[in-house]
Amino acid sequence: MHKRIERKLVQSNNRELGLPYYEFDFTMRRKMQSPTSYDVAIHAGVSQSVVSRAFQADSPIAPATRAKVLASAKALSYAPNSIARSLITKRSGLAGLLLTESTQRDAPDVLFFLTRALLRQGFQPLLFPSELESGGGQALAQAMAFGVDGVVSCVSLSGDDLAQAQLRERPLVLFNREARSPSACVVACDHSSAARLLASRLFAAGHRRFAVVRGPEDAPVSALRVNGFLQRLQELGIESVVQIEGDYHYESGHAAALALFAGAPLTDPQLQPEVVFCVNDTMALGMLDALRFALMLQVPRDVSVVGFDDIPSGRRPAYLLTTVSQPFEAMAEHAARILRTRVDDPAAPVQAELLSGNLIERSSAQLLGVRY
Amino acid sequence: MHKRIERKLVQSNNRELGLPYYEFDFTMRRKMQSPTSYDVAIHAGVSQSVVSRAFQADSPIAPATRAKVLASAKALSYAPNSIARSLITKRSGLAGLLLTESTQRDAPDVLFFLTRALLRQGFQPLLFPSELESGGGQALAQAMAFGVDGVVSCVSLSGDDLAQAQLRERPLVLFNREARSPSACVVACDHSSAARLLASRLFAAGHRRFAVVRGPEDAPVSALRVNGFLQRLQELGIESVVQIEGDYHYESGHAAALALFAGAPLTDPQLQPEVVFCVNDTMALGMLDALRFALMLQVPRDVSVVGFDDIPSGRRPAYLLTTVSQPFEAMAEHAARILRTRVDDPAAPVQAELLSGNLIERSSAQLLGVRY
DNA sequence: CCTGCTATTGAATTTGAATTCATCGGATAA
DNA sequence: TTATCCGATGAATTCAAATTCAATAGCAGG
Repeated sequence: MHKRIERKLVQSNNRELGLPYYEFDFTMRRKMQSPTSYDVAIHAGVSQSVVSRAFQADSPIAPATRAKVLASAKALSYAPNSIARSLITKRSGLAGLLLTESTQRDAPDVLFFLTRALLRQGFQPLLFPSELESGGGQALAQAMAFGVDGVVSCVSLSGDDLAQAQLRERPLVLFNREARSPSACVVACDHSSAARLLASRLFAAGHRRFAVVRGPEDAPVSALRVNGFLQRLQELGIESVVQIEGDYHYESGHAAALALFAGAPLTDPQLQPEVVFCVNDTMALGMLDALRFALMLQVPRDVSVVGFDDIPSGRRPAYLLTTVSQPFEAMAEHAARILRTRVDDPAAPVQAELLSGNLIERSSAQLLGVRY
Repeated sequence: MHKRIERKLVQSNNRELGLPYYEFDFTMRRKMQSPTSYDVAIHAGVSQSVVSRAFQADSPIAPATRAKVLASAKALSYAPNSIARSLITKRSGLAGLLLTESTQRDAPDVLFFLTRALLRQGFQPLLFPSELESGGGQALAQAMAFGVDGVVSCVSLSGDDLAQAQLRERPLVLFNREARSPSACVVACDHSSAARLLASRLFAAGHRRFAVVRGPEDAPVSALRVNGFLQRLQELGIESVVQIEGDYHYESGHAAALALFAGAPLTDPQLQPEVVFCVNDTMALGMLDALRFALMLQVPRDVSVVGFDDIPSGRRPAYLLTTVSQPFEAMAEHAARILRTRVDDPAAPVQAELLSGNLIERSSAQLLGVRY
């Protein structure tokens, strides 16, 4: 700081002598680093504190002084260094966004809407993709080290991880993930209810023989969807439903079709399922292609197919997949809003929001009484 | 710092008295904020500098001391505050990633591969989506304020913007964008050459009557592709090519089909184009659907269709679109590597890399002599 | 046993902006 | 004319970690 002050004196002299105010500055600072608030202060002939105040909304400063400072700032193309700022304010303006590869790959909209929503709430999104679905804890710790103000996680987190975040007083919102702690905020699609509704509508449309293409055994989202679906069918008196395990990918939907309708597809139509519920659209598309091009069946005449997610390709004339859309845009807005609320007031109550999915009837299956 | 030292003394007393070392600490710091290097220093019985050194790869510290410090750090679940660190080291570990909505929407893979590549190079990706294609300058300024070590931009930037970045000595790599300054690093797909190759192959396959569905007039990427394509055709003796302007979306491909083959599709086949080159796949899919389902034409018997981009839906059996794939993964790896190189050595030479696209022949059009 | 060297260590300083607190000047009231 | 008060200002301090530099310890050689 001594050097600073010395320089300031030299500056003042230059000024009185009619020399350019900051010539000295540029020669001393090697090859022009970003200007600091001191540089602006010297240029404007005020103290560093005043420069700081000029950039704060409500601080005691004379309007004329502020104008002068802002003019100098513009002249030097100065912008406050947000790193230094956040060191003392404890606010970085950063929001950590925990992602898995699968989120990014299968639902790019999630990232799109989340980044936009965070931005609108004044957060700059900092990405923490984790390779494994399980690596969330480490990503969370990293996010903390980067001083994020809060976190939105599309990755499952253990109770311990959540506790860590709470310990550091960093709000965290889980996006479409199970809350493993009562203190966690959650925004999710109500997979289970949507799947129940889907089951009801298919039943109402007259279908009685169902098949399900599940996700991997340990995938919680798949479980929610499948269980909601099966539970409702059971309530409606349907006990036995064929289940096939898939891996969420197109190929496994294709394979599931072959497995379901293998051998002699038309020998005993009474034993064939009338409807196949694939827990995600990607598998449903594989299913559709296999049914049509490999098994030469007509959809929905011979079989109906429903999916879940409403991915763009399913909307194309080639597929016209009946499905359920998750309200990602609304979910993202909610998540960002909750995060903002809790960052501004850490004592705000914990919120959990389940947004309902929308059934979208297209031509791959008929749903009684629903039409969008 | 005085308070710190006082506390340290109290700590030492506690210690001599056999009390838990850091009980005092936890009561003084209200409700447990993140522990600092001072806390770890006290716990380990060393000075703050030693704690700092324990976390640096090559610094003078006794192995035993380092072990002791790291143990204390783990006990307190301490991690260095990267904000404070970057304030003094001038390195944040952050890479700014400038994006447009259209990048995110139309080519989610770009974001996926770029984030992964940046991460592998030790950067944490910080997102700066800009609403307009033109808003890159502001996003860049913001990125600078956040202290990013460098920037990868999928947004067009003016020469002034580039100069700003250079002024601040922040390396910048343009991703699939034109370099408007000789000092800018660029990684891009060689759209023009790929389009030329496409033209050659289609010509070689015997096609003579071509049509092109362009992007908007001012889209530079569309221009590169169209010009490469037309230029090559001209060299081959084909002068007149019907051009239709689209807007990159599915619907405009659909509309283009109707415009091209409107009226009496089969009245004078000699006047109909044999091949339609859509400058992106999304429009090509719209084109295919319109040709097949609205105009009842057979592809490729009646018309051939080629696209550009190799989006996933085009790979599906329903489309099997012949197209050109951009090597996004490789491009992303190059971009991240260049950024790392220049961050580590700002004097490193400016690099520009054009990676060639791959022709992918599927059944929507035949390409002579190419087969993948 | 003393000198000199090296490997560690710690006190103090640095980074850039925000904030605290004392002070100053001008305006108002007595 | 003087006492008082208020808004505006600036010097000093703060944030957390890295770094500089002086000091110390330990060890070897003479």
